Amino acid sequence: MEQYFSEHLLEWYETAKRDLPWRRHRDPYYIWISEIMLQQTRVDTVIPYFHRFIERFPTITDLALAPEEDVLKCWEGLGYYSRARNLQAAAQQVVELHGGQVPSDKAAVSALKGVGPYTAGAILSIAFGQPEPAVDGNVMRVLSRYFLLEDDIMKPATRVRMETLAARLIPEGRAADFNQALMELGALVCTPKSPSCRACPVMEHCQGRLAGVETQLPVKTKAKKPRPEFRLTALVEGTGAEEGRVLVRQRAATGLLARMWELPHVPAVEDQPGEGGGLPDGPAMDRLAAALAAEGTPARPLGPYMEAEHTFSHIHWNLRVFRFQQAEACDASTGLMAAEASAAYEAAGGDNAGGSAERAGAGAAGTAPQPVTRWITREDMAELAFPNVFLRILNQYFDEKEEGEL
DNA sequence: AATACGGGGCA
DNA sequence: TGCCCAGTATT
Repeated sequence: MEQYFSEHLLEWYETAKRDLPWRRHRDPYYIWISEIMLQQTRVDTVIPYFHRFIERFPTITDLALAPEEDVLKCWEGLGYYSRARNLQAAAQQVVELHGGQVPSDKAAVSALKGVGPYTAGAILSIAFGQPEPAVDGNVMRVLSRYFLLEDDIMKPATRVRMETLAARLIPEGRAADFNQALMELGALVCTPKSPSCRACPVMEHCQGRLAGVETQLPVKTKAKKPRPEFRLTALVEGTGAEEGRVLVRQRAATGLLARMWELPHVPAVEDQPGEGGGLPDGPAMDRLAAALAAEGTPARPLGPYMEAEHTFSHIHWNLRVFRFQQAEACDASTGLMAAEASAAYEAAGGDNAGGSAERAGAGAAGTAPQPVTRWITREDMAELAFPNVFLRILNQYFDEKEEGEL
């Protein structure tokens, strides 16, 4: 039954395999880049990023020497941005330790940043033909159905067991094709919702199918729902020297969306997770104005602009966006000087969660650290990496501004 | 073992 | 609109 599986799967792969950019060469660098991009990400999404990435960073050395912001910009919109940071750190490892060549040694490959058990197996087998298993979600789904395995695939121990099984199934000298065939079957035929069993090369001996339980496999504990977060967001239009520009800030070096750029935003409410974003516009804008002043950019509220939502795996953001106009040091709407507004905001328990400082502020001791900020035009967006939600807001704003709708 | 970490596709 | 998908690092 096992030999049948491997032979028929390989035969099917010969004719069914997709023509993918990283399958056109055997370049270990291309295989590596593609495998990192494919973590948690669909093939169709990855393809344009892959082309852009290898055009911008043709060799490992190019990647190692590039400014980090360039790498992040190239990854913009792809998500899980630590992958990009780890990838560049790993490229530097490869240059320093392995002369710029992807190592073919298992321990060395596994030691690269961002390379875990799956990616190590994929690189070793696909790029170097070594008989290592490469067990991802597709593979676990296929194996759990074919062998009717009811272990919870969310448990790490299950992946280890699947690796043992997958390793045994690799035909002599065929690791590269076999591992890709396994994943290709999961992606094209043995799909999560309604598998195309009639098109499956190994249907005859599929234990899950024979038992009529294929759609109930693999067994998998459900993920928790993302917790909602309500945030007030400021779209501050520059005046005077900054006329025609919008204020953006850079996020902290670690954590969510590390080092990416965003519009300033603060929690709508503190310590009331169930309360939602029900704060009336007036108080909401006052709160935002105080936060902006505290960050060194006093501004006058113009009114509500739009709402936006963004879902991460663990957080659901509800953003209420307000327009502001850059003010002088004395905030006309509150009558407070910037420093007083700042103090008032701090006293009220304000924070700039996620936007905290990358460098200490230039102010006197006791001043809260200031985030790095910039006044940008639409053209400046080409060099700064933004999460999708802010890309949407900024593009809509600049579009409407251009059309004279604002 | 549990949690942090994006974004897209589908019914 | 709501649910599904799922590798690596960190703790």
